[in-house]
Amino acid sequence: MEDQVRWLTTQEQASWRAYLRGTRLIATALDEGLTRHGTRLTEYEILSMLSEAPDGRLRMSALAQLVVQSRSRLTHTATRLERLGWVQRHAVREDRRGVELSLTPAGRAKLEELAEVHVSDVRRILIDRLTPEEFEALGHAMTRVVDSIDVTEGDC
Amino acid sequence: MEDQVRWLTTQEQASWRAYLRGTRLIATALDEGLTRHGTRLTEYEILSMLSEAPDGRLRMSALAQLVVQSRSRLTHTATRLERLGWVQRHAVREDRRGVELSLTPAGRAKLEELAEVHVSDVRRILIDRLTPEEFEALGHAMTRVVDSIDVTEGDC
DNA sequence: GGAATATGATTGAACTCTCAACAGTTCTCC
DNA sequence: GGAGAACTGTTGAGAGTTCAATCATATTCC
Repeated sequence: MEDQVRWLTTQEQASWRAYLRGTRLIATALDEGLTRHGTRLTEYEILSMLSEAPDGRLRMSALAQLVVQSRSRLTHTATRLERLGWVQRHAVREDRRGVELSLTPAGRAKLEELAEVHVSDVRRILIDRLTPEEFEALGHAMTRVVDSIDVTEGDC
Repeated sequence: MEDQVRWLTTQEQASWRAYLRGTRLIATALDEGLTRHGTRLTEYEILSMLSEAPDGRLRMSALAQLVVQSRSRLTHTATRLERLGWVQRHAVREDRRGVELSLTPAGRAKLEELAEVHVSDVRRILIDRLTPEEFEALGHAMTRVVDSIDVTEGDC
């Protein structure tokens, strides 16, 4: 077996710890902001993706990949959002297994309300605490990771 | 009210999107690695913090803050870990409200097993996908955010 | 053409997390 | 010194998530 683990250097460990704690703090703070308006970040992401989709619609599985949720989880969440009247399911013509999701007018209105809250929270909690260069570097690093993982996983 | 939201620039939005998706992908991948060994990242963090505590013990509330979990959540998780035989509760002499948590020998053994898995996963999934400079920049940015938030929140 | 395999989405039960309420203890301050 | 406020940790119920199984449809390939 691969018996020699390359442990983290002190430097690496510090970075990794900061990453872990930071992401948790940020997620918690953002969730809190949205919770006061009756949603969670994970639900917000779904609404947001739908609003930006070419046709205003997305297949369940495509959406699940975009927001990094299991199909099962998305099914449950979509049902909840549907009951709230924010999204709507549609059959897919070309593939009768498929289901597409779209925003309802009420969902779009809600999203607009939430977006204001969310964007100012993102600034207050993350962007404003860094210099533009630092935030840019953060974005760059995360982009590289995302692209690299997408290539690795997307080898279906 | 604050009526003019400063929306994100294209650049900012790209960074924020990458951050969101990246953190989710990383969290999912790391969790998957640990799940194969019977744990979650959130539980691993608890074990890890305990192992590094000065006396090998931490107060529930201090631990909760370290791993960014609610006290309630930590209570439940600690109960679970206790049932697994990995941690142990202790009364606190000086403060009779208090409870301290520590690793059992079995918990320490388990942690050592998990640490190998986890560290190689962190390298494979995050560190190795970036140049040392990029990872360093990521750590730097997150450190700044964490410190800044700790100052803001820690104004008890 | 049709059996075997793969894919898309859902289901329900088990598990985990959240939220509000509570009980016990310590602190504050008149 | 004692009432009120604040803090610590737990509890239980409800809400959300995971996991494995299932159903329906598409694709593959003999």
